[in-house]
Amino acid sequence: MLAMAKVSFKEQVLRAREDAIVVSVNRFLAEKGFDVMTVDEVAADVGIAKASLYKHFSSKEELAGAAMIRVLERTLAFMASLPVGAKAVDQLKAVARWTMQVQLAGEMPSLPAQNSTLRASLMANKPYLDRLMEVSDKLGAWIDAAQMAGDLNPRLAPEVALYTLFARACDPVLGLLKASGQHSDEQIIEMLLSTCFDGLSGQTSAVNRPS
Amino acid sequence: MLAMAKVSFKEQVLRAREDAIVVSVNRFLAEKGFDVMTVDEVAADVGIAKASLYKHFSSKEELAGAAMIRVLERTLAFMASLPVGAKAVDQLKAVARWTMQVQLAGEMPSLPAQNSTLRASLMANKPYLDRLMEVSDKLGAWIDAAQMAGDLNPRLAPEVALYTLFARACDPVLGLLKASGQHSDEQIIEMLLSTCFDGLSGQTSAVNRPS
DNA sequence: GTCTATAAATCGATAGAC
DNA sequence: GTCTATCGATTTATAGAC
Repeated sequence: MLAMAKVSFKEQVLRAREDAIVVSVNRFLAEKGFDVMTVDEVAADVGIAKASLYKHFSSKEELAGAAMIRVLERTLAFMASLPVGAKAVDQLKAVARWTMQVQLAGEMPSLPAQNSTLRASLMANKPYLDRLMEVSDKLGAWIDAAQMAGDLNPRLAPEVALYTLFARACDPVLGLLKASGQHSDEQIIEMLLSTCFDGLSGQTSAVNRPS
Repeated sequence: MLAMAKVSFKEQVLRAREDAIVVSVNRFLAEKGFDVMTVDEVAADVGIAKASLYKHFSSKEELAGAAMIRVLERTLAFMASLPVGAKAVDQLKAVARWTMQVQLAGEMPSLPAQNSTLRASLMANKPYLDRLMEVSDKLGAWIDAAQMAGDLNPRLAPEVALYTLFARACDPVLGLLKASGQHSDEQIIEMLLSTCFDGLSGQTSAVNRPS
Protein backbone atom coordinates (compact mmCIF):
# COMPACT_ATOMS: atom_id res chain seq x y z
CA MET A 1 0.00 0.00 0.00
CA LEU A 2 2.71 2.44 1.00
CA ALA A 3 4.77 1.48 -2.03
CA MET A 4 1.83 1.96 -4.35
CA ALA A 5 1.11 5.41 -2.98
CA LYS A 6 4.76 6.39 -3.38
CA VAL A 7 4.80 5.33 -7.01
CA SER A 8 1.58 7.20 -7.67
CA PHE A 9 3.05 10.32 -6.13
CA LYS A 10 6.17 10.02 -8.25
CA GLU A 11 4.05 9.66 -11.32
CA GLN A 12 2.08 12.73 -10.36
CA VAL A 13 5.29 14.76 -10.07
CA LEU A 14 6.40 13.41 -13.42
CA ARG A 15 3.09 14.36 -15.00
CA ALA A 16 3.29 17.82 -13.49
CA ARG A 17 6.76 18.32 -14.94
CA GLU A 18 5.68 17.12 -18.36
CA ASP A 19 2.70 19.43 -18.20
CA ALA A 20 5.00 22.36 -17.38
CA ILE A 21 7.08 21.46 -20.43
CA VAL A 22 4.04 21.36 -22.70
CA VAL A 23 2.77 24.68 -21.34
CA SER A 24 6.14 26.24 -22.09
CA VAL A 25 6.26 24.75 -25.58
CA ASN A 26 2.71 25.95 -26.18
CA ARG A 27 3.63 29.55 -25.40
CA PHE A 28 6.84 29.48 -27.47
CA LEU A 29 4.95 28.04 -30.43
CA ALA A 30 2.41 30.86 -30.10
CA GLU A 31 5.10 33.54 -29.77
CA LYS A 32 7.81 32.46 -32.20
CA GLY A 33 6.59 29.46 -34.16
CA PHE A 34 8.09 26.00 -34.52
CA ASP A 35 11.12 26.84 -36.64
CA VAL A 36 12.38 29.66 -34.43
CA MET A 37 11.64 27.91 -31.15
CA THR A 38 14.69 26.04 -29.79
CA VAL A 39 14.73 23.10 -27.42
CA ASP A 40 17.39 24.95 -25.41
CA GLU A 41 15.09 27.81 -24.51
CA VAL A 42 12.27 25.44 -23.62
CA ALA A 43 14.53 23.59 -21.20
CA ALA A 44 15.79 26.88 -19.76
CA ASP A 45 12.22 28.16 -19.36
CA VAL A 46 11.12 25.03 -17.54
CA GLY A 47 14.29 25.10 -15.47
CA ILE A 48 15.73 21.70 -16.34
CA ALA A 49 18.61 20.51 -18.48
CA LYS A 50 18.01 19.76 -22.12
CA ALA A 51 19.04 16.13 -21.67
CA SER A 52 16.35 15.77 -19.01
CA LEU A 53 13.76 17.15 -21.39
CA TYR A 54 14.70 14.55 -23.97
CA LYS A 55 13.93 11.84 -21.39
CA HIS A 56 10.29 12.97 -21.57
CA PHE A 57 9.96 13.78 -25.28
CA SER A 58 12.17 12.11 -27.84
CA SER A 59 12.24 14.93 -30.41
CA LYS A 60 11.34 18.54 -31.07
CA GLU A 61 8.49 17.38 -33.30
CA GLU A 62 7.03 15.35 -30.45
CA LEU A 63 7.08 18.46 -28.27
CA ALA A 64 5.02 20.27 -30.88
CA GLY A 65 2.65 17.31 -31.09
CA ALA A 66 2.10 17.38 -27.34
CA ALA A 67 1.28 21.09 -27.49
CA MET A 68 -1.20 20.50 -30.30
CA ILE A 69 -2.83 17.66 -28.36
CA ARG A 70 -3.20 19.97 -25.37
CA VAL A 71 -4.92 22.73 -27.34
CA LEU A 72 -7.19 20.23 -29.07
CA GLU A 73 -8.22 18.84 -25.69
CA ARG A 74 -8.89 22.34 -24.40
CA THR A 75 -11.05 22.89 -27.48
CA LEU A 76 -12.98 19.66 -26.88
CA ALA A 77 -13.52 20.64 -23.25
CA PHE A 78 -14.88 24.02 -24.30
CA MET A 79 -17.15 22.47 -26.91
CA ALA A 80 -18.50 20.04 -24.32
CA SER A 81 -19.28 22.95 -21.99
CA LEU A 82 -21.60 24.61 -24.51
CA PRO A 83 -25.38 24.32 -23.96
CA VAL A 84 -26.75 21.49 -26.08
CA GLY A 85 -29.98 23.24 -26.98
CA ALA A 86 -28.48 26.20 -28.81
CA LYS A 87 -28.55 26.71 -32.57
CA ALA A 88 -25.71 25.00 -34.41
CA VAL A 89 -24.50 28.26 -35.96
CA ASP A 90 -24.25 29.80 -32.50
CA GLN A 91 -22.17 26.87 -31.34
CA LEU A 92 -19.82 27.48 -34.28
CA LYS A 93 -19.61 31.19 -33.47
CA ALA A 94 -18.89 30.39 -29.84
CA VAL A 95 -16.02 28.12 -30.84
CA ALA A 96 -14.63 30.72 -33.25
CA ARG A 97 -14.82 33.40 -30.55
CA TRP A 98 -13.10 31.13 -28.04
CA THR A 99 -10.21 30.25 -30.37
CA MET A 100 -9.65 33.96 -31.04
CA GLN A 101 -9.58 34.65 -27.32
CA VAL A 102 -6.98 31.92 -26.91
CA GLN A 103 -4.88 33.44 -29.67
CA LEU A 104 -5.06 36.95 -28.25
CA ALA A 105 -4.01 35.50 -24.90
CA GLY A 106 -0.86 34.22 -26.60
CA GLU A 107 -1.79 30.59 -26.04
CA MET A 108 -2.56 29.38 -29.54
CA PRO A 109 0.32 27.31 -30.94
CA SER A 110 0.77 27.75 -34.67
CA LEU A 111 2.62 25.20 -36.72
CA PRO A 112 4.05 25.87 -40.19
CA ALA A 113 2.15 23.91 -42.82
CA GLN A 114 5.30 23.79 -44.96
CA ASN A 115 7.73 21.93 -42.67
CA SER A 116 7.75 18.41 -44.08
CA THR A 117 9.50 16.61 -41.21
CA LEU A 118 7.04 18.13 -38.75
CA ARG A 119 4.07 17.12 -40.88
CA ALA A 120 5.38 13.58 -41.18
CA SER A 121 5.79 13.37 -37.42
CA LEU A 122 2.27 14.66 -36.77
CA MET A 123 0.73 12.29 -39.33
CA ALA A 124 2.35 9.42 -37.40
CA ASN A 125 1.12 10.76 -34.04
CA LYS A 126 -2.05 8.78 -33.36
CA PRO A 127 -3.13 10.60 -30.16
CA TYR A 128 -2.88 13.87 -32.09
CA LEU A 129 -4.79 12.54 -35.10
CA ASP A 130 -7.51 11.13 -32.86
CA ARG A 131 -8.15 14.48 -31.19
CA LEU A 132 -7.98 16.33 -34.49
CA MET A 133 -10.57 14.00 -35.99
CA GLU A 134 -12.80 14.31 -32.94
CA VAL A 135 -12.81 18.10 -33.18
CA SER A 136 -13.36 17.94 -36.93
CA ASP A 137 -16.27 15.53 -36.59
CA LYS A 138 -18.06 17.60 -33.97
CA LEU A 139 -17.58 20.83 -35.93
CA GLY A 140 -18.67 19.04 -39.10
CA ALA A 141 -21.90 17.96 -37.46
CA TRP A 142 -22.64 21.54 -36.42
CA ILE A 143 -21.83 22.77 -39.92
CA ASP A 144 -24.27 20.28 -41.44
CA ALA A 145 -27.00 21.26 -38.98
CA ALA A 146 -26.43 24.98 -39.54
CA GLN A 147 -26.62 24.53 -43.30
CA MET A 148 -29.88 22.58 -42.99
CA ALA A 149 -31.29 25.27 -40.71
CA GLY A 150 -30.38 27.90 -43.31
CA ASP A 151 -28.00 29.71 -40.94
CA LEU A 152 -24.96 28.74 -43.01
CA ASN A 153 -24.67 29.10 -46.77
CA PRO A 154 -26.03 25.74 -48.08
CA ARG A 155 -24.12 26.07 -51.35
CA LEU A 156 -20.81 26.14 -49.47
CA ALA A 157 -18.75 22.94 -49.41
CA PRO A 158 -18.71 21.83 -45.74
CA GLU A 159 -14.95 21.37 -45.72
CA VAL A 160 -14.50 25.00 -46.77
CA ALA A 161 -16.38 26.06 -43.64
CA LEU A 162 -14.38 23.62 -41.51
CA TYR A 163 -10.99 24.76 -42.82
CA THR A 164 -12.04 28.41 -42.53
CA LEU A 165 -12.89 27.96 -38.85
CA PHE A 166 -9.56 26.22 -38.21
CA ALA A 167 -7.69 28.98 -40.02
CA ARG A 168 -9.42 31.77 -38.09
CA ALA A 169 -7.90 30.30 -34.93
CA CYS A 170 -4.46 31.40 -36.15
CA ASP A 171 -5.43 34.32 -38.37
CA PRO A 172 -2.58 36.87 -38.46
CA VAL A 173 -5.17 39.66 -38.70
CA LEU A 174 -5.73 39.32 -34.95
CA GLY A 175 -2.10 40.11 -34.23
CA LEU A 176 -2.01 42.99 -36.73
CA LEU A 177 -5.07 44.64 -35.22
CA LYS A 178 -3.79 44.17 -31.69
CA ALA A 179 -0.44 45.65 -32.70
CA SER A 180 -2.18 48.71 -34.12
CA GLY A 181 -3.51 49.36 -30.62
CA GLN A 182 -6.67 51.08 -31.80
CA HIS A 183 -9.15 48.47 -30.56
CA SER A 184 -9.77 46.43 -27.45
CA ASP A 185 -9.46 42.67 -27.55
CA GLU A 186 -13.25 42.32 -27.42
CA GLN A 187 -13.74 44.75 -30.30
CA ILE A 188 -11.18 42.88 -32.41
CA ILE A 189 -12.89 39.55 -31.78
CA GLU A 190 -16.38 40.86 -32.57
CA MET A 191 -15.22 42.53 -35.78
CA LEU A 192 -13.41 39.44 -37.04
CA LEU A 193 -16.33 37.24 -36.03
CA SER A 194 -18.50 39.52 -38.16
CA THR A 195 -16.18 39.33 -41.17
CA CYS A 196 -15.95 35.55 -40.77
CA PHE A 197 -19.68 34.84 -40.75
CA ASP A 198 -21.12 37.89 -42.53
CA GLY A 199 -18.17 38.81 -44.76
CA LEU A 200 -16.69 42.18 -45.60
CA SER A 201 -19.90 43.14 -47.41
CA GLY A 202 -21.78 42.78 -44.15
CA GLN A 203 -25.39 43.89 -43.74
CA THR A 204 -26.76 40.45 -42.75
CA SER A 205 -27.32 39.02 -39.29
CA ALA A 206 -25.78 40.51 -36.18
CA VAL A 207 -23.34 38.39 -34.18
CA ASN A 208 -24.97 37.18 -30.99
CA ARG A 209 -23.27 36.04 -27.85
CA PRO A 210 -24.31 32.62 -26.57
CA SER A 211 -26.48 32.58 -23.44
CA MET B 1 29.61 55.05 -77.53
CA LEU B 2 30.97 51.53 -77.79
CA ALA B 3 32.17 51.64 -74.19
CA MET B 4 28.83 52.92 -73.00
CA ALA B 5 26.98 50.16 -74.78
CA LYS B 6 29.31 47.55 -73.32
CA VAL B 7 28.71 48.80 -69.78
CA SER B 8 24.99 48.83 -70.39
CA PHE B 9 25.14 45.25 -71.59
CA LYS B 10 27.08 44.19 -68.53
CA GLU B 11 24.53 45.87 -66.32
CA GLN B 12 21.75 44.10 -68.16
CA VAL B 13 23.39 40.73 -67.51
CA LEU B 14 23.83 41.67 -63.87
CA ARG B 15 20.19 42.68 -63.59
CA ALA B 16 19.09 39.46 -65.24
CA ARG B 17 21.13 37.44 -62.73
CA GLU B 18 19.73 39.37 -59.80
CA ASP B 19 16.25 38.84 -61.17
CA ALA B 20 16.89 35.09 -61.39
CA ILE B 21 17.97 35.16 -57.75
CA VAL B 22 14.83 36.98 -56.67
CA VAL B 23 12.60 34.62 -58.65
CA SER B 24 14.25 31.67 -56.93
CA VAL B 25 13.91 33.26 -53.50
CA ASN B 26 10.29 34.05 -54.26
CA ARG B 27 9.49 30.41 -54.97
CA PHE B 28 11.37 29.10 -51.93
CA LEU B 29 9.58 31.58 -49.69
CA ALA B 30 6.27 30.39 -51.12
CA GLU B 31 7.17 26.71 -50.73
CA LYS B 32 9.06 26.55 -47.43
CA GLY B 33 8.94 29.93 -45.76
CA PHE B 34 11.76 32.19 -44.62
CA ASP B 35 13.03 30.17 -41.66
CA VAL B 36 13.34 26.89 -43.55
CA MET B 37 14.77 28.42 -46.72
CA THR B 38 18.58 28.38 -46.80
CA VAL B 39 20.89 30.64 -48.73
CA ASP B 40 22.77 27.53 -49.86
CA GLU B 41 19.79 26.12 -51.73
CA VAL B 42 19.03 29.47 -53.32
CA ALA B 43 22.58 29.69 -54.65
CA ALA B 44 22.42 26.08 -55.84
CA ASP B 45 19.07 26.71 -57.55
CA VAL B 46 20.39 29.77 -59.38
CA GLY B 47 23.58 27.92 -60.23
CA ILE B 48 26.14 30.21 -58.62
CA ALA B 49 28.31 30.02 -55.51
CA LYS B 50 26.97 31.34 -52.24
CA ALA B 51 29.76 33.91 -52.03
CA SER B 52 28.70 35.26 -55.41
CA LEU B 53 25.15 35.61 -54.20
CA TYR B 54 26.33 37.69 -51.25
CA LYS B 55 27.92 40.12 -53.71
CA HIS B 56 24.41 40.98 -54.89
CA PHE B 57 22.49 40.83 -51.59
CA SER B 58 24.22 41.43 -48.29
CA SER B 59 22.00 39.24 -46.10
CA LYS B 60 19.25 36.64 -46.11
CA GLU B 61 16.81 39.30 -44.88
CA GLU B 62 17.64 41.47 -47.88
CA LEU B 63 16.84 38.55 -50.17
CA ALA B 64 13.41 38.28 -48.58
CA GLY B 65 12.92 42.03 -48.93
CA ALA B 66 13.72 41.86 -52.64
CA ALA B 67 11.14 39.10 -53.10
CA MET B 68 8.52 41.13 -51.26
CA ILE B 69 9.29 44.19 -53.38
CA ARG B 70 8.83 42.07 -56.48
CA VAL B 71 5.42 40.76 -55.46
CA LEU B 72 4.28 44.23 -54.39
CA GLU B 73 5.28 45.61 -57.79
CA ARG B 74 3.41 42.80 -59.52
CA THR B 75 0.41 43.72 -57.40
CA LEU B 76 0.68 47.38 -58.32
CA ALA B 77 0.96 46.47 -61.99
CA PHE B 78 -2.19 44.35 -61.78
CA MET B 79 -4.07 47.08 -59.94
CA ALA B 80 -3.05 49.59 -62.60
CA SER B 81 -4.38 47.27 -65.31
CA LEU B 82 -7.90 47.26 -63.87
CA PRO B 83 -10.57 49.37 -65.61
CA VAL B 84 -10.94 52.69 -63.84
CA GLY B 85 -14.69 52.92 -64.24
CA ALA B 86 -15.63 49.79 -62.28
CA LYS B 87 -17.17 49.76 -58.82
CA ALA B 88 -14.66 49.96 -55.99
CA VAL B 89 -15.87 46.72 -54.42
CA ASP B 90 -15.29 44.93 -57.73
CA GLN B 91 -11.75 46.27 -57.84
CA LEU B 92 -11.18 44.86 -54.37
CA LYS B 93 -12.61 41.49 -55.40
CA ALA B 94 -10.43 41.46 -58.49
CA VAL B 95 -7.32 42.06 -56.38
CA ALA B 96 -8.32 39.36 -53.89
CA ARG B 97 -8.92 36.91 -56.73
CA TRP B 98 -5.58 37.74 -58.31
CA THR B 99 -3.60 37.27 -55.07
CA MET B 100 -5.26 33.87 -54.58
CA GLN B 101 -4.30 32.88 -58.11
CA VAL B 102 -0.72 33.87 -57.39
CA GLN B 103 -0.72 31.77 -54.20
CA LEU B 104 -2.17 28.73 -55.93
CA ALA B 105 0.52 29.12 -58.57
CA GLY B 106 3.11 28.79 -55.80
CA GLU B 107 4.37 32.31 -56.32
CA MET B 108 3.22 34.09 -53.19
CA PRO B 109 6.08 34.56 -50.72
CA SER B 110 4.97 34.35 -47.11
CA LEU B 111 7.05 35.83 -44.33
CA PRO B 112 6.70 34.90 -40.66
CA ALA B 113 5.28 37.82 -38.67
CA GLN B 114 7.13 36.59 -35.57
CA ASN B 115 10.77 36.74 -36.73
CA SER B 116 12.09 39.92 -35.12
CA THR B 117 15.34 40.27 -37.06
CA LEU B 118 13.45 39.95 -40.33
CA ARG B 119 10.87 42.50 -39.25
CA ALA B 120 13.60 44.94 -38.23
CA SER B 121 15.28 44.50 -41.60
CA LEU B 122 12.05 45.09 -43.51
CA MET B 123 11.17 48.15 -41.42
CA ALA B 124 14.54 49.62 -42.45
CA ASN B 125 14.01 48.75 -46.12
CA LYS B 126 12.70 51.95 -47.67
CA PRO B 127 11.98 50.60 -51.18
CA TYR B 128 9.89 47.87 -49.56
CA LEU B 129 8.04 50.25 -47.27
CA ASP B 130 7.33 52.61 -50.17
CA ARG B 131 5.68 49.87 -52.23
CA LEU B 132 3.80 48.52 -49.22
CA MET B 133 2.39 51.95 -48.49
CA GLU B 134 1.48 52.52 -52.12
CA VAL B 135 -0.51 49.28 -52.22
CA SER B 136 -2.12 50.05 -48.87
CA ASP B 137 -3.11 53.56 -49.94
CA LYS B 138 -4.71 52.42 -53.18
CA LEU B 139 -6.60 49.59 -51.46
CA GLY B 140 -7.62 51.99 -48.69
CA ALA B 141 -9.11 54.39 -51.22
CA TRP B 142 -11.17 51.58 -52.77
CA ILE B 143 -12.30 50.46 -49.31
CA ASP B 144 -13.49 53.97 -48.49
CA ALA B 145 -15.34 54.25 -51.79
CA ALA B 146 -16.94 50.83 -51.41
CA GLN B 147 -18.12 51.68 -47.91
CA MET B 148 -19.65 54.96 -49.11
CA ALA B 149 -21.36 53.14 -51.95
CA GLY B 150 -22.84 50.67 -49.47
CA ASP B 151 -21.05 47.70 -51.05
CA LEU B 152 -18.83 47.20 -48.02
CA ASN B 153 -20.04 47.11 -44.41
CA PRO B 154 -19.86 50.79 -43.34
CA ARG B 155 -19.61 49.86 -39.66
CA LEU B 156 -16.37 47.96 -40.33
CA ALA B 157 -13.10 49.66 -39.40
CA PRO B 158 -11.28 50.25 -42.72
CA GLU B 159 -8.05 48.73 -41.43
CA VAL B 160 -9.88 45.51 -40.66
CA ALA B 161 -10.87 45.25 -44.31
CA LEU B 162 -7.32 46.13 -45.40
CA TYR B 163 -5.64 43.56 -43.15
CA THR B 164 -8.22 40.94 -44.11
CA LEU B 165 -7.44 41.40 -47.80
CA PHE B 166 -3.70 41.16 -47.14
CA ALA B 167 -4.19 38.02 -45.06
CA ARG B 168 -6.34 36.31 -47.71
CA ALA B 169 -3.33 36.49 -50.03
CA CYS B 170 -1.54 33.95 -47.83
CA ASP B 171 -4.54 32.14 -46.35
CA PRO B 172 -3.59 28.52 -45.54
CA VAL B 173 -7.14 27.46 -46.44
CA LEU B 174 -6.15 27.67 -50.10
CA GLY B 175 -3.43 25.09 -49.64
CA LEU B 176 -5.62 22.82 -47.55
CA LEU B 177 -8.41 22.79 -50.14
CA LYS B 178 -5.94 22.23 -52.98
CA ALA B 179 -4.38 19.35 -51.04
CA SER B 180 -7.79 17.74 -50.58
CA GLY B 181 -7.99 17.51 -54.36
CA GLN B 182 -11.76 17.74 -54.47
CA HIS B 183 -12.02 21.10 -56.23
CA SER B 184 -10.43 22.87 -59.16
CA ASP B 185 -8.33 25.97 -58.61
CA GLU B 186 -11.11 28.14 -59.97
CA GLN B 187 -13.70 26.60 -57.67
CA ILE B 188 -11.44 27.12 -54.65
CA ILE B 189 -10.90 30.76 -55.50
CA GLU B 190 -14.60 31.48 -56.06
CA MET B 191 -15.60 29.76 -52.81
CA LEU B 192 -13.03 31.63 -50.75
CA LEU B 193 -13.92 34.89 -52.46
CA SER B 194 -17.49 34.24 -51.40
CA THR B 195 -16.57 33.52 -47.78
CA CYS B 196 -14.35 36.60 -47.72
CA PHE B 197 -16.96 39.09 -48.93
CA ASP B 198 -20.24 37.38 -48.03
CA GLY B 199 -19.10 35.29 -45.04
CA LEU B 200 -19.91 31.76 -44.07
CA SER B 201 -23.55 32.71 -43.54
CA GLY B 202 -23.76 33.64 -47.21
CA GLN B 203 -27.05 34.46 -48.91
CA THR B 204 -26.09 38.03 -49.98
CA SER B 205 -24.67 39.20 -53.28
CA ALA B 206 -23.13 36.85 -55.83
CA VAL B 207 -19.48 37.25 -56.66
CA ASN B 208 -19.07 38.82 -60.09
CA ARG B 209 -16.05 38.64 -62.32
CA PRO B 210 -14.70 41.97 -63.53
CA SER B 211 -15.37 42.82 -67.14
C1' DG C 1 15.82 11.20 -14.01
C1' DT C 2 18.91 15.03 -13.69
C1' DC C 3 23.02 17.01 -14.62
C1' DT C 4 27.57 18.58 -17.51
C1' DA C 5 29.84 18.14 -21.61
C1' DT C 6 30.03 17.24 -26.23
C1' DA C 7 29.11 15.11 -30.63
C1' DA C 8 27.35 15.87 -35.32
C1' DA C 9 25.29 18.53 -38.55
C1' DT C 10 23.76 22.88 -40.50
C1' DC C 11 23.60 27.63 -41.50
C1' DG C 12 24.80 32.56 -42.30
C1' DA C 13 28.55 35.02 -43.67
C1' DT C 14 33.46 35.90 -45.13
C1' DA C 15 38.54 35.40 -46.76
C1' DG C 16 41.37 35.20 -50.40
C1' DA C 17 42.90 33.39 -54.93
C1' DC C 18 41.81 34.14 -59.75
C1' DG D 1 32.27 39.14 -59.83
C1' DT D 2 32.98 34.19 -59.39
C1' DC D 3 34.95 30.51 -57.28
C1' DT D 4 36.74 27.13 -53.23
C1' DA D 5 37.37 26.70 -48.59
C1' DT D 6 36.40 27.80 -44.06
C1' DC D 7 35.10 30.40 -39.95
C1' DG D 8 32.01 31.08 -36.11
C1' DA D 9 27.85 30.47 -34.17
C1' DT D 10 23.76 27.81 -33.40
C1' DT D 11 20.94 23.68 -32.96
C1' DT D 12 19.30 18.94 -32.40
C1' DA D 13 20.43 15.11 -30.01
C1' DT D 14 23.30 11.98 -27.08
C1' DA D 15 27.03 10.06 -23.80
C1' DG D 16 28.20 9.18 -19.39
C1' DA D 17 28.80 10.42 -14.44
C1' DC D 18 25.87 10.71 -10.34
